[in-house]
Amino acid sequence: MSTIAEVAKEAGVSVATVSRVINGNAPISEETLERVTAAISKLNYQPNVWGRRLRKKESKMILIFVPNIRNPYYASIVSGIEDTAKNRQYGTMLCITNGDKSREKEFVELLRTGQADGAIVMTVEKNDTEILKLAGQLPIVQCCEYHRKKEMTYVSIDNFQAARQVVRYLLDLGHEAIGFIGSTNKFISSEERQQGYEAALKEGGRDVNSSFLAYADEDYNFQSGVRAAKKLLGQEERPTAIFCISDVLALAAVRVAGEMGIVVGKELSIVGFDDVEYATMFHPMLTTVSQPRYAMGKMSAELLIRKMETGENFPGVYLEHQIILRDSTAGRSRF
Amino acid sequence: MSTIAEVAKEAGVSVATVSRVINGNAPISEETLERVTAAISKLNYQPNVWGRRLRKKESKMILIFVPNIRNPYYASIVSGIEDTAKNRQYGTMLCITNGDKSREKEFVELLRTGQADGAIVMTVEKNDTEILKLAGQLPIVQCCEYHRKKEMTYVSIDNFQAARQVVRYLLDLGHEAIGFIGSTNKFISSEERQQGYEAALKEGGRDVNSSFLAYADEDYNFQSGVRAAKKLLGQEERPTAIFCISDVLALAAVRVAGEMGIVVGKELSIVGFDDVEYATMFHPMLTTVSQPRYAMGKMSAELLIRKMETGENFPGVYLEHQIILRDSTAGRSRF
DNA sequence: AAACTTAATGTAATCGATTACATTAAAAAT
DNA sequence: ATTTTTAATGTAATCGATTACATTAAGTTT
Repeated sequence: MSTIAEVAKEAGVSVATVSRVINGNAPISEETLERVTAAISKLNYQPNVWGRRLRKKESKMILIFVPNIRNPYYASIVSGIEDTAKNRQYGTMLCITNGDKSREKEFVELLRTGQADGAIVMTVEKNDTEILKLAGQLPIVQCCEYHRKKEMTYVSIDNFQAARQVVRYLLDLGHEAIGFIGSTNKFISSEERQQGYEAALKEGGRDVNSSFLAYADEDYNFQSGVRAAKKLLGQEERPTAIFCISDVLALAAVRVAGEMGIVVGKELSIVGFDDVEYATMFHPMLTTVSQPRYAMGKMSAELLIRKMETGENFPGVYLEHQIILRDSTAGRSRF
Repeated sequence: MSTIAEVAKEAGVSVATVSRVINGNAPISEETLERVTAAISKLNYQPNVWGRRLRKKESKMILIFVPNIRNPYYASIVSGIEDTAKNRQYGTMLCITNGDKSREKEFVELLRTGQADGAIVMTVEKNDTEILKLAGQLPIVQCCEYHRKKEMTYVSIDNFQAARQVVRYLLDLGHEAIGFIGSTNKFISSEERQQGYEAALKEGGRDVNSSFLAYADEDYNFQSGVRAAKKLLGQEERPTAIFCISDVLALAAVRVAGEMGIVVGKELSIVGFDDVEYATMFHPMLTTVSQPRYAMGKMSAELLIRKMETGENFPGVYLEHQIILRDSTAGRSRF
């Protein structure tokens, strides 16, 4: 690798001039511009990032905190962030925390030591006060999961409304006994989806029947979804519809129903959430709530970059969700 | 953030002494050691990475080239790499190329400009000569996909043998008409799996019947798998077993068979490859070839780090695969 | 006791960029 | 014609670490 000094020598100018050519922040004569650019391409020169960052005290790096990459849900969000960041000349670094708080802290250290200028976090848990402290000091945008408190920036859909709407749709189809498969509620989104479910029932004049509630104990994991679905469908009086807070859990419910000989989309309606790729890979294809994931990633990155560059703060933003009707739901009348 | 100079002042020593305490590469008296460590923790000092890297000319960073993160196949490999790297004090950076060669080049630029010390690549394509050139100059380890040429280091399973074995298993079950669903063969692994399929047929005294061969045109995508499966199963004389080069394609075949009323695991046997999570999420659960993905990631990282630190080169390594028999395969006799 | 190590620390150069502060010549303003 | 601007460039300080080299005092060797 050649250095700026070598380029300067080759072009017969000072290092300052070369730097000015590169950064375009001072007038340069036509002739030297040519000589310097020629020297740069002749030596195939690339500025040394360590030197530059040391001097400029900026890293041009954004961290992306993701709980895991097993769940294809995150793929488009990450793409949205990366594309936007690249357009604005920022690099990105994916921090896969695997739910490990100590690992998360290590990544936070990257922020604190100036190795990154800001972060987009999708790992915020309900009782996660750490992030609240952090957000006061460093540029942070929350995506999908969030604390609504204080002056935190977040990008999400309105989980409560989405759940409420989709459960109301089940009610409109004539279902009386609507079950719910949630998870441990350590994430805000899970909780709000449950609240949406309960609100819809109450607005429809129904009570929440606790025997129709089941929880996947290990987060959003398929096997724990299977256990939850078995609990719900194993009782003598079982629901005719189930609202699941994620597609993976819905898929688990479909599988359990299949094993029990219950025809989903006829005898039992199932609704998922997220619209991940495999919601359409099997029959019946899932009725679900679709989130504009790429757009959410894009928006998160844009807000973060503006925050970093101008210092202004933004409140939370909701993007539009969509309810996608497919084969896994039907009116009670059909059977 | 405090600097080494501030720590030095606080402790009443020179910056050199502080640096020596941090790096532990020179004798330090008991007393100054205490004073310096006290000053460090009092000021909450963290060495500035840019300064250090500029001086030491090393980044302690490993790049991980992944074609995408939509495919959960990569998750454990990446975990294996990250865990190992962290143990050895290396950071990692996930480079998602999305099959975009220009994006790949940008990441390679990170290597060339010293922003990373080495790379593990899972994106090597068959006619990818770029990587061959690169591997001569920079520490690179190929994982899963590889060029076997020259002195390239790779970590993989033996795709040819795995395919051969699993197809032989289908023959042993009594199947005469064994179909194949592959992909565009731009990856070496796809090609070798097809060769394994053909070898097994020949060894069993059968010819390769071109009407039993179908290809997913858009890589490993589910929808293109559906098209391929329709071609195979739509003919009047159709195969009684199908070997698919990936689980996603196998799942597509299962779906198509289901739509046509063919009972998989009875009338039709289907074998996948990779053993991704959702191979067990639906009925019938897939018979497939399992790769030791976490171990492959670990091994890749270990070889790369040794390569970077000692300069020695390693040939390719095969890790053990496993054939996992589940519900999607059965002998011809059953029907 | 003189010569030689070694321990412990300091001084200052260095890594490769950016940029504040000169400097000069030409153009513009008075 | 003199002063003031501005264009174009150079010199040297700076960012925050590491480290070659120097220095001093104490311990070893002969």
